[in-house]
Amino acid sequence: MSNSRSIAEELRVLFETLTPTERKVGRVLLANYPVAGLETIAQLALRADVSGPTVLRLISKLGFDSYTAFQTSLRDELEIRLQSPLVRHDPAQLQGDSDFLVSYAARITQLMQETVAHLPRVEFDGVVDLLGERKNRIWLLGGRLTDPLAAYLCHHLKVVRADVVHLRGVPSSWADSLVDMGKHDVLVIFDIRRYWDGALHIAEMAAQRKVSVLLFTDQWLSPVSRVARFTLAAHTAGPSGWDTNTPLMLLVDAVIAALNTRQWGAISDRLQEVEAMRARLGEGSSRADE
Amino acid sequence: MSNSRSIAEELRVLFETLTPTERKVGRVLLANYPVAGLETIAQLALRADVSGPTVLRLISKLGFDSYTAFQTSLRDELEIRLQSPLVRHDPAQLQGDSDFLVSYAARITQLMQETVAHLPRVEFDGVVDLLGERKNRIWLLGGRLTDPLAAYLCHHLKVVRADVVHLRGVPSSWADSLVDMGKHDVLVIFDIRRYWDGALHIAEMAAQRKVSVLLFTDQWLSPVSRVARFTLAAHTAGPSGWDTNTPLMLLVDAVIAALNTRQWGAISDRLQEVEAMRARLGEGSSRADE
DNA sequence: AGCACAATCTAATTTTTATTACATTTTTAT
DNA sequence: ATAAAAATGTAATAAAAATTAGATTGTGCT
Repeated sequence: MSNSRSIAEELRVLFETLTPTERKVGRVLLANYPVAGLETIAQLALRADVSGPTVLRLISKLGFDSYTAFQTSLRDELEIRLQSPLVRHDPAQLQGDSDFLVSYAARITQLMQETVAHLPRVEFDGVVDLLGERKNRIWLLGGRLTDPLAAYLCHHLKVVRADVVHLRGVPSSWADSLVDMGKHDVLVIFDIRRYWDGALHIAEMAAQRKVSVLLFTDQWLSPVSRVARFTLAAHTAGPSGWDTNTPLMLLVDAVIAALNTRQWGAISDRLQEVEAMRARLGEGSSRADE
Repeated sequence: MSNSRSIAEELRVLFETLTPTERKVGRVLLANYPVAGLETIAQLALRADVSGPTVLRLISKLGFDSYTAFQTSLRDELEIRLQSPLVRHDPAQLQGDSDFLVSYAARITQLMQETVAHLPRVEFDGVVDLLGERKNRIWLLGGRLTDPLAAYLCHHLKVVRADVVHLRGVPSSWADSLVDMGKHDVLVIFDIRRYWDGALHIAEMAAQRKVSVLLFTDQWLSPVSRVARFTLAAHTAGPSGWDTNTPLMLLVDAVIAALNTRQWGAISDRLQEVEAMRARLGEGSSRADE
């Protein structure tokens, strides 16, 4: 396929050059775009009241070698469209916006909602369970951009529990840690595209030793998900847009909050009030941030 | 599939009763819903790294007699959804306060909106200007919990420009850097409560030397804001009294995005060089995620 | 009217896809 | 540790789909 125009646009341009029956197909396609194109040739032909070959000729005029290629293209298009209706994977659109921050926040909000809507509950609960279990030892591992998130999660976990280690530095040094791991260890991996081979290797080795692998990734799912016990996927942006890790951080934050709520159970309410009061009264205290 | 629940919901409900490999399929399906389900069994199986029959077993558990029936149902659902573009994910999905994750996300979303609503535009633009100015040198500094955010911003800035340094380790070692700073330096500080005296001292010393201090903080404003040239405040009071840094990350992300869109032309060359170098440095050893 | 040409369909063929039966592996419980 | 049960994959098979070839219909032109 030549350019970046949508198939629908392409079809509209081509429309006047089409034969009468081909137009019938075109109309059906545009009227129920893109769903109609995802049906079989026979179904589409029936809808348009034409024969299969006619459909095929139209597809071929659109520049596709096969109906399959056409459908693949449609699906790709659809995927992008469903991901971010606000911003059409076009950074320039944000630029012209009078209020960059507002539209940016709106977009992230949307991504966050998508993230939450797509996340299976058992996955989330499973992660919280595993991280909350005292008997387990926790190991954290992040990629270049996600290591800060691993560090962030590490800090918070350390508040709640013992046996939390953030793996840093060169991969080779992790081997020592790895050999000692067993079924009471939990390896938390952050891996977003482009995915990191090293993470997969380590995850595979860990999984072989019955280590529970938890994965934080993007909606395209790192290959690590194949060996992971639980996977939390965040929607991080459209394919050609600028990625954001904020939805991923939402997940991290939510896990932390869930852990806190669970662990502190009854006293959390009281703690809340105390916290709120302290904030309202203002504070003269010092020390590092928390 | 007798009832009116969406297939995605159905799948989420069923999730915990699924076998491990079936869950893999479920994850892929939910992460790329509904497009993944419109592919062939073989394609879907490949994505999820399982066999065809496993996909089929899942579909059957969902109550479909055949894969074709499943796809038809998906398409019908999609058609309805596309007709009313405003209702993107059925609201029912987002309702139900019983669900921790959903209500948590809702709270954070609100905090983000508050954050954006309260943030003066000139502050935001000022930060972007300063960070985008090539002549300036950038120094980053974070607190215990916010250092990951500093690291995150640092990574992204390095993609866009030179002269970016993340100050790590013990405060005393920063003195060397500090004495060299002048009016062409920008010191980015992350400080949320409880505020850190060290940050204030450094900020004061820097300000005296005409260094531009940029502050990322919470809505109660770190004392650093008194000497800061620009302050970006995020609303961070999370549910259950536990703070969340997600809105802060939103700001960081927004700044990065603004920088990227603003000077896209200039960046792209640099980006290519960086990419090329990274590739040359070998893919086996380096952490590749991005 | 009748020829040429385009448009379209029918039906056969090929290719792909879904489905089934069964073997193998993994897990669980004793 | 061992057997039973569950889960999963392999490979053969059946079904359905896409694609092609050629026949048929319709249209415009002299």
